Amino acid sequence: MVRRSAVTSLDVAKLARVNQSTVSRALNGDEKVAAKTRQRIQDAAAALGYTPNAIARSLITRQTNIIGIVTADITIPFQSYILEKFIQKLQAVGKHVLIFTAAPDQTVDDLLPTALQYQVDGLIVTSATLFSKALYDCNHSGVAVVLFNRYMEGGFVSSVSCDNVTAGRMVADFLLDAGHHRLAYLAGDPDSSTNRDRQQGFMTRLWERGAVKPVVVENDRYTYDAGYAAASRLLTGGDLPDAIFCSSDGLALGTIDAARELGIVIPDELSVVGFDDVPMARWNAYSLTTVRLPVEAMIDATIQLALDRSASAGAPVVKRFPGTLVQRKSTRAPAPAGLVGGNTHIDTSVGVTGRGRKTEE
Amino acid sequence: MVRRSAVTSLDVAKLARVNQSTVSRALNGDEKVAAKTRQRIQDAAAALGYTPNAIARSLITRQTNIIGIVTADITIPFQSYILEKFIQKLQAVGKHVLIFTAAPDQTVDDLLPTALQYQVDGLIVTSATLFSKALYDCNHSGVAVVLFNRYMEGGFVSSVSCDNVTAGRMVADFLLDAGHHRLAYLAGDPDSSTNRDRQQGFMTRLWERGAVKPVVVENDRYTYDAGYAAASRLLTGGDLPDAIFCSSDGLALGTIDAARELGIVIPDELSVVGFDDVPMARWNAYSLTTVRLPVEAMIDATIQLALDRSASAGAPVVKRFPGTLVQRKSTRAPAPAGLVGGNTHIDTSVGVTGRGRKTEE
DNA sequence: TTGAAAGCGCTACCAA
DNA sequence: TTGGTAGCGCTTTCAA
Repeated sequence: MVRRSAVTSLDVAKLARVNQSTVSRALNGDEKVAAKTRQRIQDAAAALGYTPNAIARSLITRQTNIIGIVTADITIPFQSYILEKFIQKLQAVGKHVLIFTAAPDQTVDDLLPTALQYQVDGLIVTSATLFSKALYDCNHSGVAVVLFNRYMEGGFVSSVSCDNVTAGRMVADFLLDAGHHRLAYLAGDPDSSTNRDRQQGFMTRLWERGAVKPVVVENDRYTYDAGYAAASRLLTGGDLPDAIFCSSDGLALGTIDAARELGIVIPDELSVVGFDDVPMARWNAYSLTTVRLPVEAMIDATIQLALDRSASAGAPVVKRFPGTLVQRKSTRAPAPAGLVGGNTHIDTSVGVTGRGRKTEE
Repeated sequence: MVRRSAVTSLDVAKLARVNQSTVSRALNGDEKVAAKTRQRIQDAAAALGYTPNAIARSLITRQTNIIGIVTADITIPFQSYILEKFIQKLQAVGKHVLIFTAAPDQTVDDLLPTALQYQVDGLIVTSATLFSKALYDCNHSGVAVVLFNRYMEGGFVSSVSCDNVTAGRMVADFLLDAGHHRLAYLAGDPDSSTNRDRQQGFMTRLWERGAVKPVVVENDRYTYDAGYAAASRLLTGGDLPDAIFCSSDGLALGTIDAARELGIVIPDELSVVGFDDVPMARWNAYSLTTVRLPVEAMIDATIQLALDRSASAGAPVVKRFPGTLVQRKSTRAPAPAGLVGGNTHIDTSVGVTGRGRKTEE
């Protein structure tokens, strides 16, 4: 049994010689409390070292000010990048974050019941394979669930994601325009909508343009280690590709290191494209060409949906944002003709100079 | 007002035709509930989609099963690395993590009151400048507070940290033994015990061995960007160092990229040493020589202290673990004589091959 | 083995 | 402007 602050609002009330309900009013900024009464109460609270009990408050207000975030492996660069932003932005609006990560043998479904027990005001899911029970439970309990960077078939759950199909097509065009012929796709989690859509867009566009069918490297994780391992296998095989499109930046960074380890020069002998534009993609050692997600906008939209309780009452909202190809030095320069479409951005900045992360949005 | 699961234990009780208290007993595995009564209750609960309210439970059990983690910038590689491990290990023992991050203009003191309001069972602080009010508040409320990777003067608060002074001395010996003469120290947050101790150990040992006093680069953050910026300044000055000891891996990675950007070859012209041994330190692009913290052991110890309520009742516990120098390719090889002390480890592994992060512990 | 009732600390309503 | 009181959903006595 945890021994806890014996100081309650009743103690404060006694010391200030008022009713307990008045203490509550005074400390919550109720206008109708006389200035000198409020002062007496505040003094008493300070004297006793009173800390309001948010748990008790939540029970009656039916609002915990807690947002649950269900995430996968935080080892994945993109996940920790995202998580940090979520926490900061949520705190800025007075919300707190209760984190749930899936252990290797767990799915989101296993975590949801616990999250719901804590009466979270909203639930943001940044990792999801296909699931359906979640929908039921959450609809049932009236919690606003929002999927981030993935979506569910049928649109039964609100989601905010990137238009991965179009982005995949963009990458295909970019690589073909740069004169690549022997392409490879390094897959991520096959159960994720992100992987599926990026792959589909990429493959479809290649097919449309009559390119040789690329090698698809199966893989089930988005980590650096997975990328390193997969690329090591691919690049020691017989027929070497001259460009690899990786379904995440983490995979791409691992791919670059594996390639260099094998003496392959990037981008002269091999172009590598990632996806997400995590901060590390910009680091000089990699200078990764990648698809940038409008992360700020996506996170803002997600938070808004999660906080808007009517979202759960009304129909689910599905939002989709476009990605942008950010061209750096891990890829061969495109053909001079300028055939590449409009949604491309050449990043000439080198490293950073000021404090904090540079925002290139 | 969030509309929430109208289903309470009372609803279940009605449907199962028992008293509400019996529902509580049955669902909490009380032995004295008749098997068939329990079954009826479980059926009713399932039929209604009942989810226990952890908030209400906490109010009476005085235990939330929530551990608060107060952290700094998760952008810092070490912080996200640590955070992930904390979450996983805490979840494994049935605890959940409520996260608090300090905004740029906030200190730990600003976050503590909120954390305490949520009646966390324990509080782990992974970011801390000097503070004292925290001590008072936490002692007062009986919450077990544990500082991770830092400590407080006077030992008034429990802490788990690394013996940074000794580690700093180790690095000094290592660099001198490798034949370096023009040394630099890249500082981190001047208010942190980590920076102070690492610097002190390093400087003291250099002085003891009669080395030239190193350049100290002032700096107040542990990020890659800060390292890049600081190193860019340092390395464009007149008198170039031939070795830099960075107070964190994040700083070291930025330093390496800045140096290479200036055409400086590592380690031939410049040795770089980091601190923490985050996963990225092992990445081929950097292959950073660094001081490894016994992270697993430190985290386990921290969790144990945080969960052990008696820790707050009794005297604070201060634990300190030794670091290990992991030698990779960002530093010139040491002199053949083998003058380096025993706590050194040469990491010859290249990249990784299996799934998941390789554990080199 | 189960029921009845108290009460965790707070907010919110209705009177005064 | 303040006091009195009900009650959020649950656990935990004490009786039966």
